[in-house]
Amino acid sequence: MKTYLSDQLKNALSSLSITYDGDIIFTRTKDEKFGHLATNIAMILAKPQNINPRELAQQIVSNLKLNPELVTRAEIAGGGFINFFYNPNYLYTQLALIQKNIDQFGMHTFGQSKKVNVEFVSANPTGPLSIGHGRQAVLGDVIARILSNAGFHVTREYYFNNAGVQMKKLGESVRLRYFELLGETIDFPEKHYEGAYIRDIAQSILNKHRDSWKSFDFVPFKNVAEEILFDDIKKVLKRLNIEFDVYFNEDTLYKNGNIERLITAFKEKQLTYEKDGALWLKTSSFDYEHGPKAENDKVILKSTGEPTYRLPDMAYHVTKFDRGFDYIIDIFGADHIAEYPDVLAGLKALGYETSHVRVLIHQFVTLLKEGEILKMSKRKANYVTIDELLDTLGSDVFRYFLIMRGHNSHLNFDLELAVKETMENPVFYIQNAHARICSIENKAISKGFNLSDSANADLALLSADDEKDIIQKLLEFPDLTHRLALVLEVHPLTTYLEELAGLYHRYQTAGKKNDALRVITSNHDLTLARLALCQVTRAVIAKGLDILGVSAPAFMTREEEIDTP
RNA sequence: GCGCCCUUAGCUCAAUUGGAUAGAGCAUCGGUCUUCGGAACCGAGGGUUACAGGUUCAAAUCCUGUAGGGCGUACCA
Repeated sequence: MKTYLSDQLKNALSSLSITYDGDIIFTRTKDEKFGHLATNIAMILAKPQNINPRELAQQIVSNLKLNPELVTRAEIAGGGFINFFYNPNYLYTQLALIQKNIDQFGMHTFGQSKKVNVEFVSANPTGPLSIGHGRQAVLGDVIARILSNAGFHVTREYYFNNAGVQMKKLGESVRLRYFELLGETIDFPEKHYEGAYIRDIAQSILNKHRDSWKSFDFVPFKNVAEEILFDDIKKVLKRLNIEFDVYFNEDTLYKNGNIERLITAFKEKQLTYEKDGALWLKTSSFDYEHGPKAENDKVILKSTGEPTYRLPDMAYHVTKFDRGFDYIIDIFGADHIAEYPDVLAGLKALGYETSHVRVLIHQFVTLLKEGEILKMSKRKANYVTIDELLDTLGSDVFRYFLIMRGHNSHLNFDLELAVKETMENPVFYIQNAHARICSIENKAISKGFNLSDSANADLALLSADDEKDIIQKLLEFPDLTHRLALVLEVHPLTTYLEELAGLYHRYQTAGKKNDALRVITSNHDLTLARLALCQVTRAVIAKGLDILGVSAPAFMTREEEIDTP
């Protein structure tokens, strides 16, 4: 429809001998009295043409040739909007098309099977995943689903480092707790890992090996801890319904010589210098394509000879480039905001193409408990694990709560509210709409209807306002999923589903008060048409929830009511 | 100090990326109702979009400044 109107408008403009190369923008209208689609083209062109926008709109409209089968009229409103009114039949023919191709509806092929790498979570195995990682995990997974839905071939990747300073501290922390459990008094240093899980790991080592590890250094302790913690992380991810295709260990970058080669490349291009015993990268002179320009040069090799984090990160991205991905998406928490511009600028300075890299930064999650902000620290013991949250909320609610806000906004996660809202909760609201439709379909079957007969229903019988509202909302779905894949956002889909579910709830509730509006009526043809609408609505809700990784159950099992007698 | 992000109804957030009267949920108040699944629906109140300027037909959205908050600003990752 948009391309049709766009073509007609351009014809009208050329017959006015106005040239306009840009895209003509259409917006859905907020109110039916403004028609179905509106364009601002007259307002945009008024100035260059030096004409009053309403007058220009009038000229355009009178030169417009519209097929009344599609659009019944074009009207000028406001400061020069041109509003288009669909022929009501247009809704029905579109609905029929959706019905026929319901499996493909909302899916796209513009990804053309291009390879996309999505890196997310990437937490080192130094402890359980925090809720911040949880946000990133769900965000990354849904982005991957959105891209798959758009026809891309997606690789989910998790990058980790089990060798650095932090892992050494982890091993050392376990070792110290081990000695403590053996009855020795220990001096637990600052900035080591204080979480209770460290003691648990030490205890399991003690149970298995008694005091025979007393002479060992941190390494075997670290290895045991890493294995246990990584297992936990994978278990939690599995509970969240997230599976990675690749776990990339930073260690391989050293073993394969990628890091050495990178250093050599920088030196050959004379992009480094030595100062204070360290190797510095001339970042202040680099061209920054992503993020703000660095003011200072950055160290890439410490005076101890160890690389800083930027160097392996750059080497890691080189492997992503080498593996031939068409697009590379990095998802980081806000604490990495300063890192990626340096990494990408460094690679660009070496001649790598970096324009196909997209970096998504998500803001932190603030966890509220009894109105108090829980300061999360991985080294301290005071955090709430995802496991605990999943126990009380379940994966559907947890996932939904973490993606219902834009990733660039701070997210408040109120524990009490999240639990309380299991009673009045947008997830259940949407799921319930799906379940209600399932129920109504079963009812129809039990009354002798054959659901497949609705394929031949006369959809023009869907003339109630509530029904037309639903059809219009359904028509928006492909545009939405298309846009999400371009802008890499997830939360507009939650908004859409809440709106669609809301329209449906209103529709079905209206049927309770007015028998004529019930889906299953004594009018056989009308019933089939309404069943068709229900089936498409149910399918779209299920598709939307599937992209969010949230289930679409046919029955809602209600939690134990906590009513007082 | 500098950089990035954020500030919208009492609370949590939307707003098709510059469009028409800024919308939902929760909370508050009032209604529907012995259900094709009430985890539902309808209605009311609640706003100087933090503040001050600017850009233009049009600003919550873009620019400048101010205030407040988050994250960085390491030879931690």
